[in-house]
Amino acid sequence: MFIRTRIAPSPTGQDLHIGNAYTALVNYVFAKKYRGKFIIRIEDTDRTRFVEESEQRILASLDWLGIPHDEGPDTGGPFAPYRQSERLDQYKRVAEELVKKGHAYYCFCTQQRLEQMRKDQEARHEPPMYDGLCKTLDPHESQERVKAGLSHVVRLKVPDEGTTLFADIVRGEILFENKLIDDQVILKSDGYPTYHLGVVVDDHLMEISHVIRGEEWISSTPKHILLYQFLGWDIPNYAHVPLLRNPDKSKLSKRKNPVWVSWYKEQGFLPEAVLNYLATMAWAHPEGKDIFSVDEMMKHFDLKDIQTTAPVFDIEKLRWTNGEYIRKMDDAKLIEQISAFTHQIRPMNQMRQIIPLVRDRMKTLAEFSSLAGFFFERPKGYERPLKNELVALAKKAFESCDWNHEGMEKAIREAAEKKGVPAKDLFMELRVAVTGKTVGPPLLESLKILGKEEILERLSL
RNA sequence: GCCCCGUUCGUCUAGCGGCCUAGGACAGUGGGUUUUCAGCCCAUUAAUCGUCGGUUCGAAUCCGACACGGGGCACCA
Repeated sequence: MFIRTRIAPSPTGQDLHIGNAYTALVNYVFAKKYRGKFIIRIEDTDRTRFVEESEQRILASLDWLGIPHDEGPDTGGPFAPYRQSERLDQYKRVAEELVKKGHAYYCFCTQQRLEQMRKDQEARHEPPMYDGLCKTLDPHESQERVKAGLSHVVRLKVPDEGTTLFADIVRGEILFENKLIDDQVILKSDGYPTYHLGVVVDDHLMEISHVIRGEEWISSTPKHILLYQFLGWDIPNYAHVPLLRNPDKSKLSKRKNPVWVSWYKEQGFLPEAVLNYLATMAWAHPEGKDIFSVDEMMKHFDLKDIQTTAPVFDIEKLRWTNGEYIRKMDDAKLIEQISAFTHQIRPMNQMRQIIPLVRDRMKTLAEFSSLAGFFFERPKGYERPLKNELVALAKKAFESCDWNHEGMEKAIREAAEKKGVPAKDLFMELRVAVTGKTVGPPLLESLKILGKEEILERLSL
């Protein structure tokens, strides 16, 4: 079988949600492992929540992460268009076919009636479901009303009896009773399909072999299965992956956690590290490795190994992972990354000297500025008040010392001893006076890079 | 309320009936290296495997009930 997977984001948010990045990774790795295709389809059927810039941002984030797609709204492909808003005729055609076959019906109920109905059902402690009023309408009568231009939707006619079963690669067989499945709206009054019709039609037309999506979709899958059966189409393979969680175990949300991929980029996370961390969500490298590439994941990946338990997204472990990637990066690459991140080009020879001093201290690219910023500009403030007496002492010691590691260290120690203060204190004072901070890269090494003139100037009060 | 999914250290996980007095990683703690902070090295805390019952010579692993957590029940995806 030829493997074709897809992610189907909705352009309703600021950017790609990290949870969608997770499903994208799984879809991508699975498809590529078997030399299949990975597709992006934009599900922009909700006009009320549509966000103009969203699609571009989603594509840009996927690009940043390093998850390339074979077909999509920007790249095109044999099943174009890849935006649902451009495929309306397809859904309409299929919806009409379903009505004709008696598997769907026109519904003319108003919003008000539906709301009232639900309120009544709630009062009676009944599950909120469409009561089937329009199902009993004479088909000719329905056609007449449609022709007359009456506002209407198309509802799926779900059998009252029997069960609908599907096999999930991750979870095994899942069974639902048809009588508990609602007569879902599949085509809205504005002519746009709902998700349920949209996915089924497009997944079929685009020859998607494996539908890999979040577990939030499990309960609507029987509706999709019914649709496939009514249309006489082959049912794709399903794999419902767990949802990423907030620390309080609720579904990962922007209220409780940073969720936009661009946020991670802005914080100085590396795409490789983000992907690596996501890979460890509900899946584990067979050799127990924590650090591994997407290629390596591909080598060992199997959908069946996906854990069914929903993992908590732990940003601390992501930071650790990111630090591991920074530490393993060679100088040139790191310098390039930092330049791109800070939008500043700094002298190469200076950067080459600085990098070894700060690399082990950085967990994100953003930390370069707080760690090494003092190399490029004088501190604007101090983390604690300066002890002017000690600063003057340090300056004096430096004025005539040998400009090398031993010379500087000797000068400080001698000055401290003469004055009767611990050398440690003088070193700290020197650090604060020159860098503005109490912590940072090794002092003497840093001072050498800064240069004697610059230091004496910074020590001038 | 109804339906569905799930339940191993604080977190991510290994585990597929005996190798488990449950292994690794992150975080935490202590120590070493050190003029700071990191990094690195060493050590260490932490899970009666949700609970109860069953199957079995033997269960974290199989079965059942209950509890708890989550998801879904829209002309949102």
